[in-house]
Amino acid sequence: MQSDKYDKSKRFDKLKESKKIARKRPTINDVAQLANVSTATVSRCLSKPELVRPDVRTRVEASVVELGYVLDGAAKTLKTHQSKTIGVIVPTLEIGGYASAIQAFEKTVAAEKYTAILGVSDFDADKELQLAHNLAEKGVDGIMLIGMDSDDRLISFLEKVHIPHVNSWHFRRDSKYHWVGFDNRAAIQAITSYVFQHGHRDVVFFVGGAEHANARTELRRQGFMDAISDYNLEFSEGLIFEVPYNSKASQLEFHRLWSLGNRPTAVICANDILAIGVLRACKQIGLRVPDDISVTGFDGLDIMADLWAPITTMAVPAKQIGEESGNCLLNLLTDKNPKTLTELHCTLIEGGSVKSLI
Amino acid sequence: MQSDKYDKSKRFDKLKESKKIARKRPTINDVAQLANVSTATVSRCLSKPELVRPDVRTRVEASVVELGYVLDGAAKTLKTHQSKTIGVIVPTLEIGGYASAIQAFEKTVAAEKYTAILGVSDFDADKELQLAHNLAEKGVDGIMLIGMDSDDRLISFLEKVHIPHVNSWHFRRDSKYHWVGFDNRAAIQAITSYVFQHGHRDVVFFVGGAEHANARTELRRQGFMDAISDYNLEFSEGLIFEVPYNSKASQLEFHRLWSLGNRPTAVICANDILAIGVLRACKQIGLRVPDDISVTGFDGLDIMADLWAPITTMAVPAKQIGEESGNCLLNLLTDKNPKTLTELHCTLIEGGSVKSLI
DNA sequence: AGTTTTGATGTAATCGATTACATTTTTTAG
DNA sequence: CTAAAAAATGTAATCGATTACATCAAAACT
Repeated sequence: MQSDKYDKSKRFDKLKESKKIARKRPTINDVAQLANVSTATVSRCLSKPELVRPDVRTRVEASVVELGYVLDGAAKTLKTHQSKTIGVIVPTLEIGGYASAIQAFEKTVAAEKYTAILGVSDFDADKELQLAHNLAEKGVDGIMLIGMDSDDRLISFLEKVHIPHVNSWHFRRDSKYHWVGFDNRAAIQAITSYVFQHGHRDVVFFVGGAEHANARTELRRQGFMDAISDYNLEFSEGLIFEVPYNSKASQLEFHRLWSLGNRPTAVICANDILAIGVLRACKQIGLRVPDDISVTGFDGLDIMADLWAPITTMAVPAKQIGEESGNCLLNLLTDKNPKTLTELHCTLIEGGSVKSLI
Repeated sequence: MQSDKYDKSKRFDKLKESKKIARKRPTINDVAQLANVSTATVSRCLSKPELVRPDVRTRVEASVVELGYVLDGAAKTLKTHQSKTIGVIVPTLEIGGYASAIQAFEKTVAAEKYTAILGVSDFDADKELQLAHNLAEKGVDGIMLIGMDSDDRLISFLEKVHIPHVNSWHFRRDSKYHWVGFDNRAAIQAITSYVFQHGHRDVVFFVGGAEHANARTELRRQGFMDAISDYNLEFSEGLIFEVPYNSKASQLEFHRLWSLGNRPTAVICANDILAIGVLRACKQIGLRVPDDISVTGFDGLDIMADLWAPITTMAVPAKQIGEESGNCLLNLLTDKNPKTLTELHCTLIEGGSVKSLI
């Protein structure tokens, strides 16, 4: 094996030199030397202090402080194959619910000394895949996926590299993977039924997605149709309006619809942002809510109660999702076997924006 | 140096064994073997592909795909002392502006292949310090601090371990560190003056903080006082109400104030959340806005225009802060010398919630 | 053809921790 | 007081990349 064709002497000289010159952060060796113990003892002081004699421990700790020693996580990770790090992939932080979920997630895993690494996918499946690859290189111990029904490529990649993951926000019943969330379809069905119960029959459905349609959008459409068929009403594609996820877009869409003579008695929106846009259009047109038209949202933003017409909406358990996803992943990481499906529930918040026609 | 007191043979046996058993991810060695090149060549293919002959490169790339090789970032970081990772410390994600700033920041640094590591400090200086220590261990190349006027301990820690950082949101003029943000004091002064210009003289100031007062809160108080003295009005501590950062708290506070017979003509709020709470209280009391009382917010939430009384507010350049902080840090990391202070500006958004008394 | 230059590839030390096992020290038991 | 057991500490291989330098190959000059 050993080959003699290289002359190593020169390199050594150079290396020694640079060692003298470069100002580096102190290493475990420096601490060991100062405290007059071996590196093993220092390492133990840091990770399993109960294994080292109190007086030695004190000496080591003093050296750590004196040198301002900070452990090199890269070296530790390399040796232990554990980074104490969890990746979070989210479509956007601009959706308040996602931000809340992440915050709750971070808090949950931080309690077990895990750090969150953030990736924003912008609803782009390719970017999402790339983020996952990046996170894998960073050595994350697990990954949390929020609010997207992820690409199969992504899931199979995670399987291949053995990174445990949790899907969150909504869920799929028929999956072998771990999900934490609510039943999107049922929740939309519920709020739609609520509108029907109030006697509305001429309703339209605004759903975000146009640009980045995904399974979630699809589930929402289905929830709407479920309610329609529950009430034996007639469904037509024309009742569904796909709108980009922002209030301006839904505002314009409602104007367009209204100007074409489409005059529903109620507008059901698949999220609060769209509802806000509709509300703006109503104000401009001069429609009173709910007297002239009923409007519902979905997400449960606090703010919905403070609009010029308080809007009935469905509160999504964002914080819970974050916590439960965190717990689920923590269990996965300690080989406990968490439930495959953690179902959480939405709550209808009546704002009074649905007029009773009966 | 070499000591003979250890018998190494047993250990080797054990190690070889475990190697056979353990299912590991493929390493650069495996790729090298399969492609029939040295590890050096594989490494070059991955980081400087132009240095390797196309045919070899193709062979290596094929091996990478075949084995499903994922580079071990920990090993790379250990050797290169670069993690391509940036820490972000934020008090909370529940404040929409912070989330926007982080998102913009992430996008900016991601373009240069940096990944963001998130830490939520909950307005707690100790937790913040601990987060910084954690991030240092993780080996972040830089740190972005949002929305807090950070502890001196934090800053000196970062100096000691040589981690470049950017402070953001508001700024301090007299600092040798890097700041990206707006002039908090001046912005509050501006919106307060706006209210005075409309003839109001009997105003109160709601400022968030009570629980976690910091320099930022202090600057806002000062901005308010600046405007007062500009208009030669008389200042009293009783004009300032410190309220926890949530709408419920400010709602209650306004009720309390009103019931005590304090009847200002305008309420200036240091953030939109507080303004929303005040608005709720007004509605409950039966006060019309702005006819009976004027209210202003601060932050520029889109939603302020859709409340039952559209609120005048000051838009904060959150996205810009994220982008510019990102650029600043990127420059810092490449030894370019960015400006110490990047001043951004707020924009007054007139919602009509300030009645003209003249 | 021989020499120099340029380009591509290989060798193996190195980064800074952890940890199995060896060794030494201390405690406990007899 | 000694032997055995338990506790504390030390040694040095190891994790998986990178990269300085050496070497070899091919192209560009004389």
